Amino acid sequence: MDKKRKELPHSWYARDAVEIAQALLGKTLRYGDCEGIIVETEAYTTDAASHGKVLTPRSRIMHETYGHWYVYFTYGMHFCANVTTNKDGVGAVLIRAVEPTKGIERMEKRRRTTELRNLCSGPAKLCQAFDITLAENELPIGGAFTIYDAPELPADEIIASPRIGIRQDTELPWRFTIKGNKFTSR
DNA sequence: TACTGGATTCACT
DNA sequence: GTGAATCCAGTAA
Repeated sequence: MDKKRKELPHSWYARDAVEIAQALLGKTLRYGDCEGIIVETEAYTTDAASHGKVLTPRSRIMHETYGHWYVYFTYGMHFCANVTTNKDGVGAVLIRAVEPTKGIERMEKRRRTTELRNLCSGPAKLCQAFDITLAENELPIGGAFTIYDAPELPADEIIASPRIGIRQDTELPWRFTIKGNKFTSR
């Protein structure tokens, strides 16, 4: 275990979701014994696709916090993990895919596959692999469920693309991936 | 109270 | 490429 690595401070998440979504690429996600490098993110603010568009009990955390986990249940069977952002505003970044680095055996059991590329290459897949559930919703980022700092990636290593198939009435959220990485979704 | 649709995944064709 | 699985949050009435 590298004792020099540092958790991202709470204040780090106070910025805009789009900024955070890019900056999270290459950082290390840890939950319990499992770790992985974040390779794909998606920024949500007040756009049409975002839960943050309307203030509801569920989306309250997007409005009132930054540097917290926002975990929600969707499609009747899947969980998705977000970090809340924006000190003065609404924002969250969905962690869509990670490259597994530790706890791979556990992930393989939970995902029922040994195909490394298929363990965490999607928002619901990584929640299943890491065993992230609603129990983690609204927890502050840190401790056993945290993100470790890493050098910022150069801009030419990042691919930015608008989400596909979204309603076109308001600003688009943005998806960010690491160029050439094999562990992203799709 | 009832209904609708969804930030997905996977099996099947 | 297509559709089923599955159930909760949000909304309408």
